[in-house]
Amino acid sequence: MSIDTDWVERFPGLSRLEPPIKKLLQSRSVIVNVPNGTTLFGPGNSPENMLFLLDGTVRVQQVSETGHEIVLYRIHAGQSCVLTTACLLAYEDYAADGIAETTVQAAAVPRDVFDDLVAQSKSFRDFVFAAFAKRITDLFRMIDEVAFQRLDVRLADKLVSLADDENTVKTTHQKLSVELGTAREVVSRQLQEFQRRGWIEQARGSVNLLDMTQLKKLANHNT
Amino acid sequence: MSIDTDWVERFPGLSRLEPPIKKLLQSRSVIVNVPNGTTLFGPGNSPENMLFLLDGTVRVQQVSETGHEIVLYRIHAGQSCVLTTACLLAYEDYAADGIAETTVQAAAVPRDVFDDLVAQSKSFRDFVFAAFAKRITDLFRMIDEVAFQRLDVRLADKLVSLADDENTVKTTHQKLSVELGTAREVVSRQLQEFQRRGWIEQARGSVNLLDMTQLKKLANHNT
DNA sequence: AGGCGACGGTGATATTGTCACCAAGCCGCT
DNA sequence: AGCGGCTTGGTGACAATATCACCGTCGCCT
Repeated sequence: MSIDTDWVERFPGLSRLEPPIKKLLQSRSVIVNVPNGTTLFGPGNSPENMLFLLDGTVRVQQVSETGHEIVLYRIHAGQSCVLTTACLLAYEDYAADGIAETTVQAAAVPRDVFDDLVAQSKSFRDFVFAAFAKRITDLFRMIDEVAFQRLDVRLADKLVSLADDENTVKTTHQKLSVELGTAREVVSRQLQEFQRRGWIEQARGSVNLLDMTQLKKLANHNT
Repeated sequence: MSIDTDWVERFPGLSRLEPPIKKLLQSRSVIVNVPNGTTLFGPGNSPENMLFLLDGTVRVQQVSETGHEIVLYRIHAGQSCVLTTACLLAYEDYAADGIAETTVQAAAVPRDVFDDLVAQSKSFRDFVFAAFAKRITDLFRMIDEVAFQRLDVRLADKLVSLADDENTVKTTHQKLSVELGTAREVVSRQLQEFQRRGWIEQARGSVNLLDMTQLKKLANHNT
């Protein structure tokens, strides 16, 4: 897959950049491939580059002093990690990790090039601020959900959004609890309840969604 | 108080700007005064300007579909609302309100001037991204606290941070519950417990902190 | 004085979090 | 095959928090 050449064109949101800016981005970026499970950035490990994800997903999560973990958001192919990067460029004591959830291919742009681009291109600024805005509204939504949404609703929602083509979620109860910022026991019990209702089927390390309709109905903010 | 002239010099973080940039900011901004309680921005009410707070504080809070409210953060004198502004400039469906908690004096900068400044000044870019970074790390911390921190700890922390010179917090249980994103009853009961321990004294619409030492000890992440 | 709305208190109950275990499956080893 | 250790998931008891449905008090307004 020779996505290496001309990646900027394929990147949604960047295709409208001015031609010279595209050229600059293209020439000053490096394509990197990282294996599944790699920690791309973290508290003691600031990234030198801003990443544009060409393929794969990166999970951004946080470990609190108490040892609890919670997933904050994911960066998918076609998105960039402006937020986290800007954060890390400007600020030191930051407590979130970025972990490759799959094999990841990304274009890496050094920070001084990033700064140049922001200075020179109105379209690039728009892209950056739009990305920021999206992330931030997502974070606001997340705060709202963690604070006020019932757990069964949040779990149903997670299951639906993590399901693959065969309506299966390949993950453990432990990992689901980290997604929601709750305890494993709570997830186990809730899944039992879903199973009792015939909505899901469980196996070690995977959940099979039998009744997507019911799950989605619950997820869409109901009783 | 003729802070109107030369406000840029007094603004921490902006004083290091290049002289022509300062001049531009100064000449293209308008000083506004708004009374206590004014909604500066909100879902149906995007701001045309970016604000630099010269005096007073702005509370940014969110109302969820369920009717629950939670305070996200505050903007104090000497800070700007980059985050919220950028958010609103770039993105539509946004559900946070910004409310003046006191009489507020601010310098308003039109969005196109903001864009110019970002383009022209490296120092201004640094200022903007540093402000973003600070807000975002605060939001991350907040998610962590809402998800994992015990309520007594969070309440003690809030009380300490809202206390005035006489160690008094002038607010209602209802408002405290919105600060923490919980229910009024929960706050009432917790305050009763603090009172039983002799840490506080209550009156209608105010809480008097008697034992700051104990409150701070609890707030600093203990049992 | 009477009424209204904001403020705070209370008990009952549901939901979620924590702790301390246990049992079954899985994997690698010999 | 059998042993041992790790991961995954199940369970009960209990604590913390949320929700619901009230009630009484206070301050303010007319």
